[in-house]
Amino acid sequence: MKYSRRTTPLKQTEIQGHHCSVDVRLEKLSKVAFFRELQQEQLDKINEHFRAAHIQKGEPVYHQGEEAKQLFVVVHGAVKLIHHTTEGKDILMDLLKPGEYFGGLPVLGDENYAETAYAQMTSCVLSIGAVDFEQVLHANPSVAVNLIEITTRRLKQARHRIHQFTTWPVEKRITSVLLMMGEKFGEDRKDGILIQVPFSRKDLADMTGTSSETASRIMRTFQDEGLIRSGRGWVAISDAEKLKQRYISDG
Amino acid sequence: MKYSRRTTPLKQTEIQGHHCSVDVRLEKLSKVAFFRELQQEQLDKINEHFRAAHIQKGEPVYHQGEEAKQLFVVVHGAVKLIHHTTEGKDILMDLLKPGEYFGGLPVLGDENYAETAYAQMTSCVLSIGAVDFEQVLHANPSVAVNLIEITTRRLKQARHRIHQFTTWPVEKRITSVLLMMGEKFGEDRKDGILIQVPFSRKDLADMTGTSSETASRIMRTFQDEGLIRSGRGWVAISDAEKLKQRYISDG
DNA sequence: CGCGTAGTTGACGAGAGTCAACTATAGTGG
DNA sequence: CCACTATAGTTGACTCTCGTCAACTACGCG
Repeated sequence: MKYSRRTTPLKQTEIQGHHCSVDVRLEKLSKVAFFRELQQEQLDKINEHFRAAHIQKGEPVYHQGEEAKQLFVVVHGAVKLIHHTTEGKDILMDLLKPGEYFGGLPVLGDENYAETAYAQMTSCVLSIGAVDFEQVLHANPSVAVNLIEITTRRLKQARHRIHQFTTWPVEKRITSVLLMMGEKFGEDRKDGILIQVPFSRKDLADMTGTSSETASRIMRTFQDEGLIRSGRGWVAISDAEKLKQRYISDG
Repeated sequence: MKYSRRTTPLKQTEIQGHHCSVDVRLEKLSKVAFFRELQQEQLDKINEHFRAAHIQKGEPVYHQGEEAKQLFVVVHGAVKLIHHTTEGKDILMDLLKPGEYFGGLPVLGDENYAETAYAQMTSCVLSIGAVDFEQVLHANPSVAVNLIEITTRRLKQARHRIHQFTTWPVEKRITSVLLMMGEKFGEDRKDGILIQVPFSRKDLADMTGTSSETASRIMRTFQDEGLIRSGRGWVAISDAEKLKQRYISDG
């Protein structure tokens, strides 16, 4: 309500060429978890294998079911992984920020992409093909070990989600996702934490396995309690502490 | 009903020492997916790092939350991974057969065991510690790549399960699990496929995220339709085709 | 300032969880 | 080999969360 005369508080996505400049590329590559132990020299070499691409907001990077031929790294923006189901329901498997990888390759056990990747906002991504990546893998053994660790972590996260889906009511799942989004995309403001990424009711519903109506209802009660603020496509957490309390005490 | 005068049709679990004999150990190790490309000589060496242990039916191998110190391989029997929740509900994350691995190590991104492992039947498992495993990893680079592949596959499976939990009704989830169990533990009989592993209503419920009562109700309708037979702790699929039909057409 | 889309709200019903009582099974010991 | 008992499985009744359909409101971009 307070924002009725304002437009979205999110940073505008003004992407220019410089977002994929060599400097930015290298910086982001060095932040990719599975390249972390590498020397600058090796990173420079690896960088040469990658190609940059801009993706407009809402556009797909690849489609579910297509032959898995590339591994991607988010450089700027945000990418969401959507699992489309035959029943017409979408599931948001992950929302990635700069430095995270996605996509798939046969070496990594992916024959086909398991989901469709969309640019959640206009983004810049790097990609590498199978042959090049295998070369990188062989040249840098530590990368393989890091990959195992990351994948195991994601597996754990997925199993944790299974736990949530089978034992928690929708309200608690939404609270959990809000707090997680605050951690990952949150920007501290004087009046709370603004989630710095486009984030609609439908996104929230697809992350928690509910309908956008139910998500809307629950978000409204949270707003009425002063826990969050929200507008079209954005959410801010006003009182993370109270939200967490509620989340824990709920049982 | 037909079995009212019989005991369980499952093979009795008569474990003797020979189930963990060197021969059997080597054979199972060679079947572990991440050792598949290794030579006999290397396997022999790896074998020396493993220790064998017998676990009685229902006993735990390790507990959820404990420091992850070992990687295990099922040699004989079956092991189930149970995620205990604070709400008192259990989730059966996986049911493993000989040749599959479980447990965790810091190298693999596990600080603590994420679940408790129970012997679903009296079993024999091999274990290896952190130091030894890292040695094996360094001596055999292909193992790391295989591990990535296996973990990615498990991640995919977990995400597929998330999909099922959020979009499928219980009946369809149960059908899916029955067919999967038939594939994995099924033994062909003249009158159908017997699932050769102890398998209670509670297990089924914990796999599909429902209550044992609901699982029981659905299993009863399946029995009434002649799709399955079942008794205390065992299930046989009489008509896999019809079951699959039902599963697909259900929407 | 107006339109398209995101978000809201209400009403209703179906799926599935829970509680509780009951029955059947299969291993145990007489 | 049969009775005994603990435990697995079944069934009914009730409740409640949440999904669905539908109408409505209001942002915020152009």
